[in-house]
Amino acid sequence: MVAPDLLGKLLTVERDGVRVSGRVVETEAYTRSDPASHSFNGPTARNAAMFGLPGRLYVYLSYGIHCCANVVTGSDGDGQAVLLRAVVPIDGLDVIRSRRRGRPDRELANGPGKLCEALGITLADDGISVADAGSPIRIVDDGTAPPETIVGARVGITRGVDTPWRFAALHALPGRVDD
DNA sequence: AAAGAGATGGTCT
DNA sequence: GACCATCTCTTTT
Repeated sequence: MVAPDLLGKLLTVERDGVRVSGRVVETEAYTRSDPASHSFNGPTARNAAMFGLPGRLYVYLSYGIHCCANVVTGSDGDGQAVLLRAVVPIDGLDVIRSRRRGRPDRELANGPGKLCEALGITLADDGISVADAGSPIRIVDDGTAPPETIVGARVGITRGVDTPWRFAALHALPGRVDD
């Protein structure tokens, strides 16, 4: 599983009988040999999940305020993951709107922090599987065709800026993916 | 439409 | 003590 493969998949969160979901339209790849990656300096308490089994979630606190969610894509010990940067809401739009009150629909989940708030992903979800059928958070292939994809530079980093590992669904552009 | 700045806290040096 | 894989609000063109 690599970063572009996640585009078009459904990210579902089901808790307390409430189901919300969104289609993944933007991702970024991070690897061990990449100076922009949390795994670049080796395993720590924070990034432990990133060095764990593939198909699990690595969730961290960004700028002291927001959660950002990654899907671990490397083998056990690799330190490789894909940041989920944006989704288009599919299920539970009413719940998502109430969590993101006051924002227009296009800004409900068009960023890594917004995505987590919209879908209810928190630090408590660090390390859980998105592949197991019993998991509250899942990445589902619902048969939707993979979107046409554009590739570009990653966002919000100061090192590794020349590595074009940002992937976005063409149909989600323009201006709906970024801020 | 674009640019700037503050919020806010864990992690690592 | 510096540095962020961000977001939102305010100010300026």
